[in-house]
Amino acid sequence: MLDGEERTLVDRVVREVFALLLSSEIPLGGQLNEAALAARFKVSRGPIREAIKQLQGRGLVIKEPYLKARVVSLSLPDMIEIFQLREAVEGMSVRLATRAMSDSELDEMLDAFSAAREAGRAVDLDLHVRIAEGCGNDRIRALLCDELYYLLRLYRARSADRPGRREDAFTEHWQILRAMRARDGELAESLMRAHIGRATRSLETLLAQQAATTDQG
Amino acid sequence: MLDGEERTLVDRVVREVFALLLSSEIPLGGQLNEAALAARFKVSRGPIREAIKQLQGRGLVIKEPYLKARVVSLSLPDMIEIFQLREAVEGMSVRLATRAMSDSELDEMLDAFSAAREAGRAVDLDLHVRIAEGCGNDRIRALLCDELYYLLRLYRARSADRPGRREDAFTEHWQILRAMRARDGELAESLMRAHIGRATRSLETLLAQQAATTDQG
DNA sequence: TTTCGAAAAAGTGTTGACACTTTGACGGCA
DNA sequence: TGCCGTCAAAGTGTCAACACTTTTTCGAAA
Repeated sequence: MLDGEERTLVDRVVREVFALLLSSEIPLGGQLNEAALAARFKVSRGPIREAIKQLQGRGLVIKEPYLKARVVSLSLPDMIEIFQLREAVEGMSVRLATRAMSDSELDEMLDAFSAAREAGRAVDLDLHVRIAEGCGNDRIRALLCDELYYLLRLYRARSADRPGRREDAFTEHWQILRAMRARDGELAESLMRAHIGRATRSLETLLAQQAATTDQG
Repeated sequence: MLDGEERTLVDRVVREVFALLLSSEIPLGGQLNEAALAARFKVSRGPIREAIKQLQGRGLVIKEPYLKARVVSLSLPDMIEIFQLREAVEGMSVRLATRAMSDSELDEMLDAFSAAREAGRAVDLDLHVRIAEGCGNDRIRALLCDELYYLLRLYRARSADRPGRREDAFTEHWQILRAMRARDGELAESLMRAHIGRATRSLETLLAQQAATTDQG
């Protein structure tokens, strides 16, 4: 959706506005002025309005009648909500993918994963996307790829990546892939839920620390 | 969202168009003509376009540039996808609600459930809505109440309800409520998943029968 | 000085007209 | 007869102007 060909102005505006969010030019929680965006992108307010509606549909923007649209705040509690949802949906996603993906598709994923590991590249989101695309349930794929992963990218673009989890994450991903290859959907599901659950608890810890700091100050 | 006050024309149009879908005036898979709807509701095409975008966001309408918007078909495979997603999300919903809801809220739900059972009223969707509202995760609540349950209502308005499952469903719901009251989130989650899983398999059986019939004819 | 209220400014909601794309029908050509 | 290109009709995409709501400003009264 993000990189598909653009047949209308609306599509282009959606992409450009999202880029604005990623680049921090518009801060989280900031406001979107229709007229200003229209002037910037050299289009009228119509396409801007539709683009905002679309971003609203993906949960990136919040809006009430007659009030300016606000970029979602993506506070820590927001992210915890998103991770709870991911834990449930991605568990199902990997279970379905374990049944639906062919041997060659899985092998290709394993190869790509090993290559990335050796190159030291992060593959986290890539892997989750591939699984969602392979699960065969288009509604689940759309929820993950067109909504939640957008929010995740936006969040990561803002919060400095905490290292340390990197090696653990590699191991966890590897186990998930092995379970898929062994066609053990149950195991793959619980590994995925544990994987995301760990990330959730890490966010909850962070939240508790923030609260403690705030109390002190 | 459906019954909130309406501050703009768009809100009214969304409600009216959804009523049109529920009443079968526009068939599943049918087309939405912007100009025709505008004439019918005595508004210009702008609000119609926004309403369609909003319905698209809820998965009720599918649209591509320059082509007429189509009402979602809600075929059996579509419903199976939706039920797979529900199984995952509602499992998490009831688990969170088990932790988040107060004793009095749970007791009230149990009372309402018993009353409905004696009166012979169906409470299926009601119960699921209450749980989603009580889970404390607004993103999950919105996904269930503002998207999936709309689709479910639409589907049920079209397909004659198969009886027989009614008594079983009562028992299953009762067990879920008991587990919540006992504050056993794990149990509540697996009961909910089993509950929805059974419905999913019933749909899959129906699909297999349809396929068989089609092959014969 | 502070508070309340009215008026102006800013911004979103709605509209009708025009531009572009798709679809289906018609006629020429093999 | 069947196929392909052209053209008209239907329908969606975009725009600029106007209507309504919200927010801010500013002045008068307590």
